[in-house]
Amino acid sequence: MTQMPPNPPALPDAPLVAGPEAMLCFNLYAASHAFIRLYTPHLERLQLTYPQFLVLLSLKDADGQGVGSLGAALGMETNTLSPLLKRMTTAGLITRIRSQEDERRVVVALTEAGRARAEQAAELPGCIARDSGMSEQSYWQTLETLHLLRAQIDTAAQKQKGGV
Amino acid sequence: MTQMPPNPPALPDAPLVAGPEAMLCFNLYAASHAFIRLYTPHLERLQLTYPQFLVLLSLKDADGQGVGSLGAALGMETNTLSPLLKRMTTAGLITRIRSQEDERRVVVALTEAGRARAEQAAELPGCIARDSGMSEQSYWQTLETLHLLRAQIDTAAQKQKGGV
DNA sequence: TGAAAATAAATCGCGCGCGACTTAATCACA
DNA sequence: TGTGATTAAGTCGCGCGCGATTTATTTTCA
Repeated sequence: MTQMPPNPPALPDAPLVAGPEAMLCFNLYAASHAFIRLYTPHLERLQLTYPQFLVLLSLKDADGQGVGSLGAALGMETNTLSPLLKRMTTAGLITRIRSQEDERRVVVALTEAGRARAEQAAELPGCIARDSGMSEQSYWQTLETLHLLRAQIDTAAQKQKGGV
Repeated sequence: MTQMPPNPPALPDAPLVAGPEAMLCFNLYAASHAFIRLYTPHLERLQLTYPQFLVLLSLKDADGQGVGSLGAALGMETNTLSPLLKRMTTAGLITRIRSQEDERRVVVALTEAGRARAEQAAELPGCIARDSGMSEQSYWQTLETLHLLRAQIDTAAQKQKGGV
């Protein structure tokens, strides 16, 4: 019923864009990578990659998770996380210990050094946001838009998997 | 002056999220990957990866570009594009020809098969959007939000590079 | 003119993403 | 109780992203 792409927005000052620029998915793709590039110099100082930074922040809020629940929180599969966590273990940031009561599970926890690094990492988003000069209102509005969008994508993914 | 992250939105029905969920960059990251996963089954039918899909659409609108300008349009570096374009050449979708008047430049153009594939690929965004059930208004509003966000990220990147 | 600077593309190495598959432990229930 | 299904994590292979470097061509200007 609700159709979409072609047709530029019927608004007065509509930007005359076409191709990838008119697609949500490309704009998400481009914005995500550009944002990560903005983080990169700060992350290098902390000796972290962007996905490692996300794992660190996630553990800071919920230490002692299993690999699967960590992946669910960050939208990563175990085939991404397993090698990544191995590298973070080598770097001395986390420990991975087989659970006693269920030997299939591996519990991931921050080391002392990991928690310290996480504290430093937690400063970055505010620091970047401040530098960007974005207004607080616009920040939270954009955040809400993205939450809604993610919910719609998840719904569509469910429908797709259900094969209706 | 304008500070940001911690502090949940001071709105009545503010979602009580913390950690990565409260960060713009993570929501962009998660939304982008989730959206690409939505595209993947359709792209497989067209024997394309997502970045190849973007290149194809970009060439459909502006054939005969150089590698650099293609990269500028899509936010990719030549070290990403060069191998990708080589694979697309092997697949018979594009041609890469050294420019006569400036032998540094390589002109990328669609083959017949490439143009046909691009036509098919151009159907996907509308198809996906229709399936998602998103309203047309919400689509264009989200698009504008993302364009504004990308502009702010670009501005911040400029400032960062300028080293102020 | 010719040597240094700038530009365009490619190559290399490493860390993700992710589809496909494997291994190992637990669960379900006939 | 045991055997098949399920679940959790890991391995493998390939295609990006991207920092660092290289090669080749053109531009600049002393």
